[in-house]
Amino acid sequence: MNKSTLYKGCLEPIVMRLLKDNGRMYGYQITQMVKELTKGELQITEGALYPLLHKLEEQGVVETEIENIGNRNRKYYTLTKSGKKQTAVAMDELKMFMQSLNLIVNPKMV
Amino acid sequence: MNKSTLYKGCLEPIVMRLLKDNGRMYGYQITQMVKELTKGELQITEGALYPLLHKLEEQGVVETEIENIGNRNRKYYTLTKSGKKQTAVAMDELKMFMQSLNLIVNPKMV
DNA sequence: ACATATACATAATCAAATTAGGTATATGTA
DNA sequence: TACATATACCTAATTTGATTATGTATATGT
Repeated sequence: MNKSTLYKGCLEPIVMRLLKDNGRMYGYQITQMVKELTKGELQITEGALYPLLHKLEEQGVVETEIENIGNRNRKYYTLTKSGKKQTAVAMDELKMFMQSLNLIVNPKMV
Repeated sequence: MNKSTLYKGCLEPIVMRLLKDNGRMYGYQITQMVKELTKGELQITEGALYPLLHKLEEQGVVETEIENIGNRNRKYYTLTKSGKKQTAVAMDELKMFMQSLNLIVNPKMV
């Protein structure tokens, strides 16, 4: 079993959380920030991230603007108003999940 | 997004953890204990659990014995020696993953 | 008598990843 | 100059790990 299989289903709330904290981010930046924050422990693959971002855009969770920086394009993602509300819900769910995991893995501590 | 999609990939270490703590368990008991421990938050489905247990048996992580209790069969699962080692590794990985999630969701607390 | 709980199982389907490939520019270095 | 690495986007095929639905059968509570 490799490390990365664990986060299946968590990538979406992770991305939403980062967008909430940082306001405006582009894809590559998200991959780097996750790597940094987790000291290299979590590495999100581009094959997972980009399709997810596109889905979130389709669903109206995020909106995008493309910016040209040094002759290269960056696609910036921002949470929409509705996306912010959905993020709050997703965060509650993620935290509940993390608490549940804790109850199982560390049954002594309450 | 529903709650349960979050634990994709975590079910295996969860089951291994429970077997480590409780020594000998049968499938139905595992579903009930997860429900109890998490106050109903995490409910593992039988469609996920039984195939997983069969896979773990095939891989030599667990071994089984069937017991007849009140005219009904229970299939008890126990970690093998090798399974215990693998569980220790899986626990380390799960804990790292949980810490990583925490670093993202609660970036202020270290 | 009927619903609910216990106890196992599998098949079809869906969702969310991985893996592997592609394009293109910028930068550091041998 | 050539080459590796970093930046920055993307998609297609495949795999994995769930859900949903269904089936079998016994026990227990109302």
